[in-house]
Amino acid sequence: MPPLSRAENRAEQTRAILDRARAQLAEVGPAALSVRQIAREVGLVSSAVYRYFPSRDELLTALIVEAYEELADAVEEAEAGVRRRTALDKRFLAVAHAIRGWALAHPHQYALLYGSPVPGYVAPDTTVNSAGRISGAFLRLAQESEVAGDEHAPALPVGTAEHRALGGIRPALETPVSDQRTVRWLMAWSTVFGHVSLELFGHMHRGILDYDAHFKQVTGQLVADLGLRPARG
Amino acid sequence: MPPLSRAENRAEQTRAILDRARAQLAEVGPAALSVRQIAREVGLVSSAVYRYFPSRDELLTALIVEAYEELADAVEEAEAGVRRRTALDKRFLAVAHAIRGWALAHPHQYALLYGSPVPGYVAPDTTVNSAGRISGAFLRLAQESEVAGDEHAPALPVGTAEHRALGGIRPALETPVSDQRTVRWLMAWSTVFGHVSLELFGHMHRGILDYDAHFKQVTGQLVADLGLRPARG
DNA sequence: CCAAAAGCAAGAGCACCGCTCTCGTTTTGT
DNA sequence: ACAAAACGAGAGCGGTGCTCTTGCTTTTGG
Repeated sequence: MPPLSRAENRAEQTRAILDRARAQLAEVGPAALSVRQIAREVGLVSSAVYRYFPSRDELLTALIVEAYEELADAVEEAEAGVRRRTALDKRFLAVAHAIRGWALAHPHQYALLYGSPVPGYVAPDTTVNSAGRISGAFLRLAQESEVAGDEHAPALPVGTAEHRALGGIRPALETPVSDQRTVRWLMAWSTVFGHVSLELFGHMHRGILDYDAHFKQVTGQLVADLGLRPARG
Repeated sequence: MPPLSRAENRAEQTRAILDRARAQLAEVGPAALSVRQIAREVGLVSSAVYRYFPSRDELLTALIVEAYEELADAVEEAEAGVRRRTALDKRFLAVAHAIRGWALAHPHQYALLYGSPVPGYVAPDTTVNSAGRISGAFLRLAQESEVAGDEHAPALPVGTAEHRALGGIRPALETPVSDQRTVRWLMAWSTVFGHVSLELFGHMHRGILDYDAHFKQVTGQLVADLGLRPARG
């Protein structure tokens, strides 16, 4: 076979490093991820890795972006699987369970995304976009629920302070959503991720005996509170 | 002054190490906490520290316990500050805002408790007790709300699976609480910690423009959903 | 009371880490 | 054809957690 061109080799090495890094992340977690160990596994000396990633943090950032994309893929795929002619309640449940399912299947990656931020790390713009795909799934459903005229559970009036606080959300909406409904959806967002984090990080230990059942109950309640109707009206 | 007895010296050194460790934790976070650096600051050689804490993880565990106690103190103090003749809604708000306030004031400690678990770390029983004080505050309010007969927002029926899943909660209750109310309170718990974690770990960046206002709105909505009445009936 | 035991601090040392720099070699673009 | 750029290897720096040995001091038991 012909020798690899420099560009090909670079692409392949980069991928190999990322593959091993992802595997190591899944095994030992982000804190124990070692550039030297990755170099060994990929057949390089440690300093050579720095030709591809300028620092351990940059490598971790790449893994964070990857993880966001994976989670976003899982979420969108789950929603797409039930999209056509499916009511919003089922789509919301699909999204929520996709998030939890992915988190349980990839605990270290989830912790990397939603656990304590890595010390020296500040989110680059690339991760912001990826992260937007997750919240985007919620926002899309919220908008559709608004146009469908779903009647969510009674919500407190929204004062001017909170109205202003929500100012960062509105630009992301193509269809306007009432402040009250926005608050309810943000709460659902917090509840889902709060539940998953508390479960995954061990804070429900000895309290909840059946995580699956309880999450089902919680998401069901969220569907009710959001006023997502099972049939289409 | 008389020379310190061995026991006195040991207690003092242990405290000095913990003090410096806590300070370092607050400054650089748990991942960058260094036994050698602590030893330097406390005027010891690194190996001497191991006479007091057998490993870095044990030292971190001690800090976790301390942090739990601190948070629990803050929560109970906040609740006690408004306890007498105060309605449940204000007490719940006091608890929720105490949690968030403490988290904002001690972000690294909060991350240590509710962020990604430290890799090699498994919670010893001592931390379980401390953690129980936090959830205990919620459970106490839930019980009082039950005996007060508060009417929470409509809740889905609880099937046998979820009833069994809640089996770990009931033993911790002195006064029985209905399954539906228990679910609502667990959801409030997830929402509060979910919100704080999402806020603190940067996931609301560019979305929510005023965290204080939004948290106020969310906790107010939780009060309503839990049916906590402002006046006493 | 005094020797044995136990506790303590220090230092050297091991294996690892992230990262930098230099030095030949190979590929690239002109 | 040749200079420039990219690359891999190796040595090395300063740091880490942790262990072990060596002396010294305090406590303890006969």
